[in-house]
Amino acid sequence: MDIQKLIDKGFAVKTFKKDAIIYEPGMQPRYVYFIKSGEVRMVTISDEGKEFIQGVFKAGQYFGEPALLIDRPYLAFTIINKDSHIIQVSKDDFFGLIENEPGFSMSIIKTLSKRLFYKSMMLEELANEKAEHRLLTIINYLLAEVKVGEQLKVTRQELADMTGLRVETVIRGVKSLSSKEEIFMVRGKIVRVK
Amino acid sequence: MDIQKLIDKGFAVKTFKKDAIIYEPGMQPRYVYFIKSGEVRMVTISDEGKEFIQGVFKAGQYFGEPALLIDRPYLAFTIINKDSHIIQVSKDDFFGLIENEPGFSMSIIKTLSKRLFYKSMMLEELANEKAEHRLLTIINYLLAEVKVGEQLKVTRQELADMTGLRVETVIRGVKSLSSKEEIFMVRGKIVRVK
DNA sequence: TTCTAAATATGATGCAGATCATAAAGTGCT
DNA sequence: AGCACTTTATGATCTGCATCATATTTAGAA
Repeated sequence: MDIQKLIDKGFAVKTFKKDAIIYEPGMQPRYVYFIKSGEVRMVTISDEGKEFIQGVFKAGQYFGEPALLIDRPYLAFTIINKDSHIIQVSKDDFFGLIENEPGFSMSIIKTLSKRLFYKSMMLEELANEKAEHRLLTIINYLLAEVKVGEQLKVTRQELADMTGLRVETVIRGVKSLSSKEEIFMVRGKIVRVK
Repeated sequence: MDIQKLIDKGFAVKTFKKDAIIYEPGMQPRYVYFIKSGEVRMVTISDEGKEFIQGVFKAGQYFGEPALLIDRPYLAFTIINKDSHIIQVSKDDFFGLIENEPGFSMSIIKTLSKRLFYKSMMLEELANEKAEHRLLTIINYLLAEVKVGEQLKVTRQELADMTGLRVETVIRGVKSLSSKEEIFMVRGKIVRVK
């Protein structure tokens, strides 16, 4: 689904500032959110206040469908990472798009499949693998998204929040992986070398 | 999608015996599998041989679409739990069903959303929560599927394989939850009381 | 350039859950 | 009823990562 198409259809664009919360756990879903610009993170927060990053969504992507489609309250927070322009599409309008926009339902199916794939991979890691293995897995996953020679712009804290580890553990782990040449660093940043 | 409808359309039913492996990690996906009868489990296995149960599928359900749809090799094993009758639908036929069967694409979207929901929940648990909390979460999740007064027919080993814990830890955890009356047992089995 | 906050670094200690070992109940089969 | 196999049980020890404390380095703002 092209964002411009939605705007042409008359859907309104809303502005959200960094750190704004779009929805939080327990809320009943009413919209699907299409990102025109900016970035959001979807996180669950434990009783002790520890964040776990369920996903990051950027311009051109949408989020919030699963809870809406199965009609269950949200499990996660969705928080604005960078000032964003977002289109809220109501449940009825969303169902309308699925019915009437050719190819849209297939696009949703593929998007959901991709996310499911990522979560299956991470579940296996969290259930069975040790810190360094987990780290190497997400790092390689993230590296696949950047060009050869470019660096990952994630902090150790973010890696921690994606793997369920602690910053200190991530810092030590990244060091160790680097010394074993399983990953490569340039001025403190992880880079893709091939 | 009704299984009978598939049979009427001429799709062949294959028989699989307990413990047969339908596919394993690394294989390129070619089919979507519809279960006419029986049960399969989808598991990932760590280097040290530890199983993690990604999902269990029963009569009327289908599995194997995500990898096929995003055209990536399987991450998991799918193994027959109980002798089964299964219909293999090729990629082209599957796309055909999505295009032509009214309501089928919506059904897939909902199914994928539900699985995503479960995986998000488990990721949060594995990333942030301690053994007993994890246990209580899947137990309650599983109890929602059975009637009041009925018991869960899962072994401690299966609970371990769903939570990434060890049998001994599950046994101790279940004992502890039971003594705190957070769950209720009848003759060694967890029962739903309300 | 200087100040401040965020990110990275590193050592010391503690603890939940893994691991190992061994036994007691169940459960199904003949 | 007897046997083999699976599941549950329980204690003892070990260990990876969390936790706590305290620097040091880097980045962004004034």
